[in-house]
Amino acid sequence: MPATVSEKTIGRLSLYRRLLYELRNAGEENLYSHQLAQMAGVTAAQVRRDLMSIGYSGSPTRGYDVRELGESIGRFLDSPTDQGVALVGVGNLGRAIMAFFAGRRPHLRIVAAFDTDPYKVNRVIQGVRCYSLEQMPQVVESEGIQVGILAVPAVAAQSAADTLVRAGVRGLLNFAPVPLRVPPDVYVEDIDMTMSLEKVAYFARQRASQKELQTW
Amino acid sequence: MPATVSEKTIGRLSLYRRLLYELRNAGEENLYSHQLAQMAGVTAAQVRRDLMSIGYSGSPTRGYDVRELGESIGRFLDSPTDQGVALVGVGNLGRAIMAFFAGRRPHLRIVAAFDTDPYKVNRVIQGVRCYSLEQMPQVVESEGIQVGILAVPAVAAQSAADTLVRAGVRGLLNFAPVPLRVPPDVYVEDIDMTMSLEKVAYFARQRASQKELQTW
DNA sequence: GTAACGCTGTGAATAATTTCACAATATAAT
DNA sequence: ATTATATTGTGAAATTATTCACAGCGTTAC
Ligand SMILES: NC(=O)c1ccc[n+]([C@@H]2O[C@H](COP(=O)([O-])OP(=O)(O)OC[C@H]3O[C@@H](n4cnc5c(N)ncnc54)[C@H](O)[C@@H]3O)[C@@H](O)[C@H]2O)c1
Ligand SMILES: NC(=O)c1ccc[n+]([C@@H]2O[C@H](COP(=O)([O-])OP(=O)(O)OC[C@H]3O[C@@H](n4cnc5c(N)ncnc54)[C@H](O)[C@@H]3O)[C@@H](O)[C@H]2O)c1
Repeated sequence: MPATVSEKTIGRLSLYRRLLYELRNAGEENLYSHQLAQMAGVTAAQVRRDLMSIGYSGSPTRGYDVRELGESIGRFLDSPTDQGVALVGVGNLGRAIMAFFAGRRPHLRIVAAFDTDPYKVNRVIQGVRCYSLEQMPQVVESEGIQVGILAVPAVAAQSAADTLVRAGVRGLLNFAPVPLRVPPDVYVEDIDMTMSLEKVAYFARQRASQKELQTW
Repeated sequence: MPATVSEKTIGRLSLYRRLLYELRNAGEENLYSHQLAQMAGVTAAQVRRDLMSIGYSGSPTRGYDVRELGESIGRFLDSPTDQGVALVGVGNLGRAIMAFFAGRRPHLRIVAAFDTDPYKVNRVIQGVRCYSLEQMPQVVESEGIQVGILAVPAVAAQSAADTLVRAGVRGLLNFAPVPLRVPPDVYVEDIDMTMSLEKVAYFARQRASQKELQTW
């Protein structure tokens, strides 16, 4: 069991858990590494290597117990206490995110939203109270929030990140197309849709031209 | 100049270009690899290594020409002809995406939307016409669409992907939390927000506990 | 002219990640 | 009980990605 687990492995464990949860709902009780691998779009060796991190063993003949493996990943990934999340920026994307995460994982839910727009402040959206920026330090402190989601315009992203970090947040999910400068003890994950779409466009074009060459 | 360029390099090139574009608007004319690196959050060696892919050389004393480098990346990344994109699923997320990409990059813009909801079909949203699913093959064909964005509910994602692929799409940007099964000549990029948020929560927790150990 | 400077481009070294390949083994069949 | 079987867990190898480190060079200063 390695001391530190790579970012990529953590991401895949999250995916495995979701797949296992679906399998459990479908009534499945056992599965083999190659089955989970096929569902996750990775190799069986990759699945087994990832599972080494969490200290759960399968059986050579039955494979893994769907329920036990899912719970084992949960014990590894999740906080023993609930983790509250703050959302900053209740615009088009922010509202979609609130709708998406509403009632999804009780362990990791949005407990406060922040916006500068006075029209949104003090309203309750998707069951979440929207606060003004000034209230951020107190709310983050009192709710014990460690995780922030940034869905503000690009120009506001750095300052919103600074405020969150000063208030004690240690992880940021950033949707603004701006690389954030944060202290080394803060983890940042960027979701850069422009970059993702440009990647898809590039490789789509490449695949399309490969096709042409094949028909030669 | 390598024959094939890695996915990661393509992603970073897209990021570099955006930063260069902003620099140009700010009136900057030249910059060094370490400056671009600092802005992108990578090392200078990484920047120089990435730039080897595109066949543009800087000067040892002036560094890179901001405008020329940006254009050079553009020639490498972009299609010589415009690439149209299809959006499937005009819900909360789909509408946010339409608003976000509207008028952003003329080279790579959403030219058609698709939804099953009869209330949305035949409406124009953010300047984009919404079609029914039945019209997808014809529209994809006639618009020459190679790239699709999936923002439909999880249960509908695979079948929407199948329809797009059958119609000729070669790249998919998938927001549904479901791994897609596609032929090998189709490129898929997944944006899995649940996974991303769980990663952030995991590492935020880890950083927070490191902090505690430090104050020991 | 030429010397000094600090950067680029890149081969080589290192680090990270994935895959291979196989001994160990839990179960079912007989 | 024994055997046959197919899978697990994991060292070792292979592959991929990043960083190091420095020769070579364009520019400036004198
Ligand atoms: N909409 C998308 O699909 C999409 C996709 C990719 C990236 N993004 C990025 O996500 C961010 C938000 O996008 P959006 O489409 O929701 O924009 P939006 O303009 O609809 O919403 C932005 C919200 O942030 C609020 N805001 C502005 N300044 C603020 C501040 N300093 N502190 C707190 N709140 C503030 C505004 O009042 C507004 O409610 C942008 O950075 C955008 O580039 C959006
Ligand atoms: N909202 C978010 O921020 C968010 C975040 C992460 C992932 N997602 C994922 O993105 C997808 C869309 O999310 P959403 O919040 O916009 O959902 P939504 O329910 O608001 O919108 C879904 C849209 O898809 C349409 N649709 C349903 N079946 C369809 C089909 N077969 N073909 C075409 N259109 C169809 C519906 O009419 C609706 O307009 C979901 O898979 C969701 O899990 C959303």
